[in-house]
Amino acid sequence: MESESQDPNTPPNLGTERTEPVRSRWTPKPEQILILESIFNSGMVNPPKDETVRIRKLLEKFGSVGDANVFYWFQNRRSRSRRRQRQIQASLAGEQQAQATAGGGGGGAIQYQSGFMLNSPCLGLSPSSCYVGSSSSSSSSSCGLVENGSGVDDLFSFSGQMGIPEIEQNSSMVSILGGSDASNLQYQSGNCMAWLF
Amino acid sequence: MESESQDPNTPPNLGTERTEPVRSRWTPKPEQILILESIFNSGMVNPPKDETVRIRKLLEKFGSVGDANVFYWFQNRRSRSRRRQRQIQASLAGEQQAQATAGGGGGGAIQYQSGFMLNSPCLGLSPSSCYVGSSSSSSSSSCGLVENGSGVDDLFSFSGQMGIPEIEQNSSMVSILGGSDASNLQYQSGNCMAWLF
DNA sequence: TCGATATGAATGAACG
DNA sequence: CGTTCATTCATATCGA
Repeated sequence: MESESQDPNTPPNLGTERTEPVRSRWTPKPEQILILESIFNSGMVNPPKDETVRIRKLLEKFGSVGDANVFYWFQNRRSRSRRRQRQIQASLAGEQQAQATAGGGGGGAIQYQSGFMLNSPCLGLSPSSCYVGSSSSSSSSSCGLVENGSGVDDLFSFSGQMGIPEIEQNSSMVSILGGSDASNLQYQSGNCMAWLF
Repeated sequence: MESESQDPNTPPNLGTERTEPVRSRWTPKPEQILILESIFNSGMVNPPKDETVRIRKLLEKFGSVGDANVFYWFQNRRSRSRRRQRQIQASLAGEQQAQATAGGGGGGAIQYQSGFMLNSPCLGLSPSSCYVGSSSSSSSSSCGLVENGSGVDDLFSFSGQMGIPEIEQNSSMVSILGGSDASNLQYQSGNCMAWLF
């Protein structure tokens, strides 16, 4: 009987410490999500392969991640953004059902694939103090990123300041990251993307 | 304008829907997948139209399927295979970056389009017991196919035993499917292709 | 523990 | 043939 499995007893990591033994699916770290969101909101909603690799390299500074993960992330983000939009449009349209389907907002698939620059109005915050406290409570970050249980809106406050053909709805932004709030992520200050490059 | 679906508005029929809830897209049955996989791994990665029809006829024994479905399946399979190859190559290459870029592994597009024969080392299993339990828990199979929640490797263990110019990597096969995937498909035994003809 | 939601991953279908 | 969209599956997280 081949009783030498790789792990007879299921690894019930009851401890709240989970370094890297997860074989399931990639769970992007808060910092990684931030980066991805920033890039996405920067207008690059569909990065070419070259950029994907570059992004992956960036994300790898915070945890294992493959090109496929990045690829899927953008794919899903695009798809779901669109779906949400259509849902909302259909919702508010109701029985109107006139209006050309998504006149100028639907097919807006403009993407600037020429190297994203996050050092621009990064997150709509003043580029001054980059809190480098490197709080060990997080994972392995070393920048002004702290985990908190509130203030997600701060994170997405920039959504209306970018010149991106993204959601014109200034509301329901939070729902993108997880409905109510859940996402424990708060941005501290400054253009935290500088240290990435 | 992509508004020419056979059913634009989502079918809101819920509740008294039995038999086949009119799936929007073709969902190949496990048996069908096996057949297709076998054909593909037999070397016919790009069947001509004639063969496509023949394959479709075979698959129809297990469920509705059109020629287009078969056509798309092979197309996607090829594309995906290649993409995976590149990914792996790039992955293990890492900082090696020597070696002629995809020297002889890239352009191997050999295909034997002259009538596939699945009665060969079908799946690298001994042609003896064809489990015909016809477990009603599955869909509508009548061969040795059972659905399980483990042992995907068993299904793909043949990858190295075929004389096919497919992945030469005898390792990291699992990663091809998606790391520690969860595809619930397990092959039981025997060359189950005999009854097809 | 179970159900609902969010989201990573996979894949059929189609575009260019 | 490569890339992209749309749909679906699988799993992680949250709430009752």
